Amino acid sequence: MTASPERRRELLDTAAEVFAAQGYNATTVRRIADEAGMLAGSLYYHFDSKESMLDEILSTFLTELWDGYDAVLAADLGPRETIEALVTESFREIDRHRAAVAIYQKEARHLTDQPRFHYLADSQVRFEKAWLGTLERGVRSGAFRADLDVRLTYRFVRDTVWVAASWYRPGGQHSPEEIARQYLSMVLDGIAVRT
Amino acid sequence: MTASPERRRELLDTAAEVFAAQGYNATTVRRIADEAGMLAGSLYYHFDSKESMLDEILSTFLTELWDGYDAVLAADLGPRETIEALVTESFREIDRHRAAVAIYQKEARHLTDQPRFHYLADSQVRFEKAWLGTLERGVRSGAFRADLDVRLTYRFVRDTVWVAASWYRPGGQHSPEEIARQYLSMVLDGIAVRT
DNA sequence: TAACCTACCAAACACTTGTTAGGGAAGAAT
DNA sequence: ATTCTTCCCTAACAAGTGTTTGGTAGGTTA
Repeated sequence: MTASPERRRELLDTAAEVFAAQGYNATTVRRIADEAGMLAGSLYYHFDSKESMLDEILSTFLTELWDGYDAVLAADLGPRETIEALVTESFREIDRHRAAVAIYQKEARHLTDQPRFHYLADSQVRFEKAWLGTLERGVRSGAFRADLDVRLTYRFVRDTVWVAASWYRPGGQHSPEEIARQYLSMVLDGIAVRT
Repeated sequence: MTASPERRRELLDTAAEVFAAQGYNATTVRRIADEAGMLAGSLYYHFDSKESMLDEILSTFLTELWDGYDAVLAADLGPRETIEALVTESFREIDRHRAAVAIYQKEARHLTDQPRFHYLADSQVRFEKAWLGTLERGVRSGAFRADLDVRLTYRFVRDTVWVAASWYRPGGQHSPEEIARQYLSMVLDGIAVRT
């Protein structure tokens, strides 16, 4: 009745991989077990439901994410430097938790209805507070343009960062830091040549 | 055995709405029928499978999308003007086919395996050719920065545009054209104040 | 009036789904 | 040597899935 934490982590990793590739609902518990080299029922020695696997995948990811974000926010940097740090940290998280991020993006919206996953909505609120607040601070300080809809800018920056999880593959030719640098350069300065 | 085209379109619209909200696999055929005010079996008078509904939703969307894109590309504008026109056209498509776009984004990746949906992969290739080609043309002509990874830029621009479908709601306070203008301003010139 | 067509319902089908219960093999602990 | 613990298997269950078949109310046509 007691399962080893390492085995749990292993199984969660393969589960996350399949969830990310096929979608949560499209993934059968038999497929996960197959990928892990065991039978469907055996998974229930380690977890008490398919949903709790998803829960554990998402919650551990969000926990680690907020560890990083809180560290950045606690540093009390200027608006532009905060955005830079948040973006860089985000790409590092994508590098570490690619599957979890992909799952989060695909499933978060319709999971927030369920009470069990209400922490997803909480996280989203904190998320908006951090990013939107920093952007507004930047507009006031003159670091960011004032002629743009800040809310639109927020969604723009947020989405551009996290969608990268859909194509990013760890071990590719660009490191997370390199991608972050290029993304920041595009978001901050634009892709057009200055005239 | 013969169904009216208007009724088909009506049912496809409600189906698309549910698919977009819950995900294709998580959506039961009974839920769609319920939303349409009829019983599950009755859907099979109009369509021969759940999959063919998805197929028809996606293919009609892509057809209309490429009608718009081809018109833009045929105009033979400069690189920057082409990007501007493509982005604007994209937001108009999101306005018209919000549900279809959302479905496309969530399900396209793992649908391309099935032969039936192979046209999704074809479309993606054409898509990349149009956008990436325009960006490269812009770099050569000096309109776009040469110090950025063009491929990364492509994914950046592509994603930033289409992810908007996940939060965009028709009839909101911003028209598609207004959103396109702000997005283009951000992508082209950046959100930072020029020093 | 009779035949027909459209658009749906009622009821079931075969199958897949997540999940459970009991058991057993292999090693560790006593 | 025996008990215990860990980890998995076998085999099944109940619920839900997409789909089919036969029927029928109501309007249209002949």
